[in-house]
Amino acid sequence: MSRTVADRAAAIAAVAEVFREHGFEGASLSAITARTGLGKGSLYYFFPGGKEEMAEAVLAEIDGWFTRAIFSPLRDDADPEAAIRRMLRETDSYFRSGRRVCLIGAFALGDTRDRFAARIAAYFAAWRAALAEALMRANRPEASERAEHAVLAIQGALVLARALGDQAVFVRALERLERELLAE
Amino acid sequence: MSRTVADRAAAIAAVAEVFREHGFEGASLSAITARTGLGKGSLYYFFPGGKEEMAEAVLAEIDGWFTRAIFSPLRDDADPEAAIRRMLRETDSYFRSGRRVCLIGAFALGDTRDRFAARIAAYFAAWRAALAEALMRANRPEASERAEHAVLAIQGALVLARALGDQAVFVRALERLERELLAE
DNA sequence: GTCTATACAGCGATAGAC
DNA sequence: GTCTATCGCTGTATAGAC
Repeated sequence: MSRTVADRAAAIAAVAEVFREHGFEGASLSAITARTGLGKGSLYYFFPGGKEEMAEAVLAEIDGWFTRAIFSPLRDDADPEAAIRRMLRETDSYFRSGRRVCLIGAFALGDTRDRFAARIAAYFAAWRAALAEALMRANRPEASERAEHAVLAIQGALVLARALGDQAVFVRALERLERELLAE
Repeated sequence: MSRTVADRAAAIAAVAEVFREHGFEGASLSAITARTGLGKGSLYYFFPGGKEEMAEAVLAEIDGWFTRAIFSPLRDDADPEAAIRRMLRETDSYFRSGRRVCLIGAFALGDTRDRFAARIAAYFAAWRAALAEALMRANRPEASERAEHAVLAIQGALVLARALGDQAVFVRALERLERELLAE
């Protein structure tokens, strides 16, 4: 069994890493075949729509993960403060303390924004709304403002950490956010 | 005179917009010839090193602009508070209140980071250091922390504003920064 | 389902006339 | 300095055998 990837779900995860590292334009089909271990034929069998469909699938998968791990708890957890702390913990772990880039944020900056505008906007709007909801439930003032600022700070921290090659920037930003978000 | 671009300096400005809109990989030579009005021959006459040299020139030009308009005043202006306000004003205007993307930030997220790592890191480090210097001269506490947070928040605001297609996000972020930076 | 072979368009870059 | 023509390569995508 020399196959690297067994099914569509595993293929999506592999493709996601290629997009994350090279962006949409930069992710060549040959890079994708190399990473997934699938030939072009198999790739087009799973994703008849080509690269565009692969990117759609990747965005949907990321959105699903964040919804389950972060957005839903922020909206529904009986303890909103705990959900906020969980958000920060999961965010740190998902982005590998700043070593990993946000694919959706990167897509937002490039040509890709127009192509996937709806998905990109929905992801960030959902994050901001869920966090605002948790802050309101936790009786913190200026919930919307704090939520928007937190989402934006996470994206900025990823940019700056990568630009400076210093993941400590990201870790510091999350620590600051914990203080700011939960302050009375 | 059907020429669009008369000299190297004007060519750099035109090329910068193409990189800003399409990224490094996405900026095809034919898009660049279209925007500059120069044929490939002329382009390679100005930039013998091809796309890589064009990008170098663009990064240097942006770095120079920020140094003159923002970083130097932050370091040297006799009134550091005025320099900080000027930074926020120039930042708003440079990024067209969030409609324009930060080319250097976008480069930092992609494959391009490794290629231009030194320039990218230098730009952000200079901004952070100059702002910290101004905050210290203005006797504000936690100057380094505030400066890092401000630089990161500007980048994040650009990402989020573009992702949501809502420049108000960027404007709000700058207003918040003015309050936070200048608070005693 | 997976592979190899291939089509063909577009890429970055160069040559050389003007 | 600027242009057009062209090179060689890689890109996405498809066809068809297995």
